[in-house]
This record gives sequence, C-alpha cells and structure tokens, in this order.
Amino acid sequence: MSSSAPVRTAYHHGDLRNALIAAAAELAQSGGPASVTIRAAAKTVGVTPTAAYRHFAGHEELLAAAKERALELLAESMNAELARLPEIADPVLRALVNLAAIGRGYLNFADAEPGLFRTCFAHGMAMSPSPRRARENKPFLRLNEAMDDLVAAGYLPAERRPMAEVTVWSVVHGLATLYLDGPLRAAEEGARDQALERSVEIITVGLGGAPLPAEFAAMLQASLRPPEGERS
Amino acid sequence: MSSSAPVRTAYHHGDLRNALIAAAAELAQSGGPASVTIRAAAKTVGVTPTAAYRHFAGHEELLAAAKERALELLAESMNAELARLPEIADPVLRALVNLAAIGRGYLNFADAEPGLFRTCFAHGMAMSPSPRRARENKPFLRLNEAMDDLVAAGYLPAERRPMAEVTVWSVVHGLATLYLDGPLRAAEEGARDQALERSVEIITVGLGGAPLPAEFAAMLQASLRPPEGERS
DNA sequence: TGTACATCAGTGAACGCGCGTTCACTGATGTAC
DNA sequence: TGTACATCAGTGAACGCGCGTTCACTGATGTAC
Repeated sequence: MSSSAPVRTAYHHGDLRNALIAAAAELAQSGGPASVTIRAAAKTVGVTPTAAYRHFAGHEELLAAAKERALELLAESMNAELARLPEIADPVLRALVNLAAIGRGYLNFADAEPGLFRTCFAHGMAMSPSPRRARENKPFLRLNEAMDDLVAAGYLPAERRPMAEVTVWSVVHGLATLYLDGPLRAAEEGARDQALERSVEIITVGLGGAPLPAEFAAMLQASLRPPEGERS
Repeated sequence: MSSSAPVRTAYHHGDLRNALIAAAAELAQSGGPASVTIRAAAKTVGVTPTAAYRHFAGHEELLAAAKERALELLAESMNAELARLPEIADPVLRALVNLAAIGRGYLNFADAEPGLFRTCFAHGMAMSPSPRRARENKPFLRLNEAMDDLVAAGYLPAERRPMAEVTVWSVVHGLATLYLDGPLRAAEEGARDQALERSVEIITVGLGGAPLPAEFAAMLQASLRPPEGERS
C-alpha cells in the first residue's frame, strides 16, 4: 500500500476501479472510514471525481470496497500468526494455540492499523449483504475450525459448543476496541500483553471446564509472546 | 431526552450550556457521534451557532460533553439491572450475578441506544484527559468491585485477579459491538441472548477454574433472562 | 429609589472548506466494412 | 489495409449542502453610586 502520487500519462487509466479501491484503502489506513471519500480517492489517483462514477454507483459503494479490502488485510494478519506456529502433536494444545494465534493476529492488526481496523467495522452502510455471507468470511471460518477441533479432541463438551465461537471472538474484539477507543486507551506498556494472556487463560479454562495442565498452560502463554526482538 | 422544538422567548436563554449539551445528546442518540455538530445543536435549541461559542471552545468540547452524557446513561442502564437483583446470600453467586447484570445492562444499552453507545466510544477527541480518570468511571468501578468480591469469596484465586476485569469487560463490549456493527449484525432472534448466556458461562467457569454447581449455574442463567413480558 | 454604564449573552452576515453528485462535453479505443 | 463511426472512459464546470469558525454588532442584565 505504497503512496501513489497523482501522476498519470494516458487519458485512459486502464485499471481505474482497482486504483480507486487501493486509494480508498490508503485513505482508510491513514484516517479511518470517515476519510474515505470519492473526491479524495480520485485526487489520489490523479483523476476527476466524476470518473469514479464510471466504476462505483456512489460513495457508499467505494466505502464498501475499502471495507472489504480492510477485512482481507485483517485476515492476512491472522494468517501470518497462524503460519508462524510450529507443528504441535497434542490436538488440544494445537487447537488452543491456534485460537490464541488468531487472537494475537487480530490484536496486532488493530494495533498496527487502527484506521483499517475501524474501517472493517464501519457501520451505516450496506455491509456484506446477508449475515450468512458475513459469517463465511475467512477469519470467522478459521475460528470455527479451531473450536470444532476442540470438540473433536474432547476438550470442549459438544453441548457447550453452540455460540462459543462468538464468545471467543467477542473477547478479542473487545480487547482490540477497548484499547483503541475505549477506557483502556493509552494503557501502560505491557498491560496489553498481560490482558491478552489473562484473557486466553480465562477463556481456555472456561471452555475446558478445568485448569490446563501446568506445562500446557506454560506453552500456551509462551506462544503468545512475540518472537525475539520483534517488539521493543 | 424529549425533543425540544426551537422555541424561545427571552433574548437570554438562561441555561444555554446545559441546553446545548442536552441537544448534543439528542443528536448523538439519533445519529451517533457524527451527528453532533455545533450548528445542529444550536438549531435544536433555537439559537445562533455563534452563541454556542460563549459556552464551548469549539466543536470538540461539545462532542466531549455529549460523550460524557452518554457514558452517564450507560452507567444508568447498568445500575438499573443491578437494582433489579434480589438479595442473594451466597457471596460467590451474588458476585457472579452482579457481574452478569452489569453485562446485561451494557448490552441492553447498546441495543436500545446504538447512537449513544457509539458516542461513548467515539474516538479522535480529547477524551477523558487521563487514562487514570477513565478507569475511575462508575461502570468500571462496579465491575472491579464484583471482581474483588470473587477474590474475597475465594472463588477467583488472587494470583489470577490482575487484568481479569479487562477480560470480562472485553467480552461484553465485544458482544455489544459485534452485534452492532460487526459480522453478527442482524443475527437471528434469540441468538443474542444465547451468546450472552454462553459467554457468562465460559467466563464464570474460566474465573473459578471449575464448572459451577448445577444449581448455581441454573440460577445464574435464570438471572440473565428478562422479566416476564419485558421483551417480545 | 433612580439612573449611568460596564458587562454579559446573544444576533446576523460572512468566510472558506470539502463533500456528493450531475451536466454536457471530448478524447481515445476498437470494430465493421 | 484503410477509414467511418459507435462506444467507452475520461474532463471541466457547476449545483447545493452543512460544516467550523470569526467578525462587528446589539439587546438585556445588573451593579455602583
């Protein structure tokens, strides 16, 4: 998402639609959803605002495209954490570590890209048309897989499975937004990480119904910590 | 917060500052934080925009006042749920039920007053000056009291107390915002309540380290349900 | 008790801004023959 | 292969809007004497 100065040679752009989406994402990145405007996106690309109307019905559609892009990037952040995990033999520990990695990717993204993160959840637009489709996006699928794994491994009782994924997502989402805009903003250095560790602990115990074996708990907590020197 | 038509007789208003705050809160209620503008508030009160500058340094200050008011109303919603609770002898059950009531009040408010709820967490302004002060607002205090009660009653081990209140708040806040703006929007009727019940279960087990005695679990779940005929 | 006057809380007009959107248009492209 | 022409993707100017904010002002209030 490198900044593109409004330089253009040809009269016809060639790929204006995608260029406008990229510009909209840039705007969202630096100023949140409110900064995503047709005029600003057109200016970024080096094109007249009118030209945007060849490719989008109006402002709402451009914002929706930016939101979709932001959600893709959020998913990438989660996938990046999952990709870093080592092979883990024990199915319960593996599922729990996956869960924690998804959460960490989510929080990393909210922390590193607040503008995009807010754009993911911007309201007041014709979001993903059906709620069904909304539930089918990749991050949610990954989360559901991990939850199902916990049932399959005999850790989470099947009768407590329904809606449990909503609880997990809610903790993570709540942590992210409370730190971003809420009363926990500007919390002390390290408090973020501590809150995440505590949350993972409470949730894993809450799902399983009993404290984790000490060695598992230690491995899980260790998996939450960033690798050497990645953070100050 | 009844609508006040712009009717005014005297040249001097007499209580313009408070009238503007009330108008700002009305605007926030119906259109969220973005609708809180000096011009609109002045128009609601029946006064020139310029007049507002006698009482507020600028737009940001008016928005901050609306936010403060919205937080008060959120606290009232939580207090209303706490006030409805019967006396409970067992200290653990009492603390858990208090926790659940706080959460229910929070969700009720988000559901009933989305505009005000969003205003509570509007970003990009000179929010509560210090994070310390932000943590001292009433809802957070109530939550912390209940958590301390759980430690005192021997339910939550003291070494797992730090930051645990953040986890609890995060689940509730996450539920509220995911249903409001996120992928859970327009969820099926009843899914909201089910998600809250499951969340309370997971969190209470996660705090205590073992499943609740069945009768406690039943009482806790029952306390989450609205009273007769209060909801459709 | 009455009056001059300082102070206060409003008015009214105007500024510049960025926004979404529409209009008639024109330059570039590519296809039919 | 060359040309007429339909189609497409852009331009440029303009509209009306609501916004925050500032200016010089005026009507109302209340206090000192």
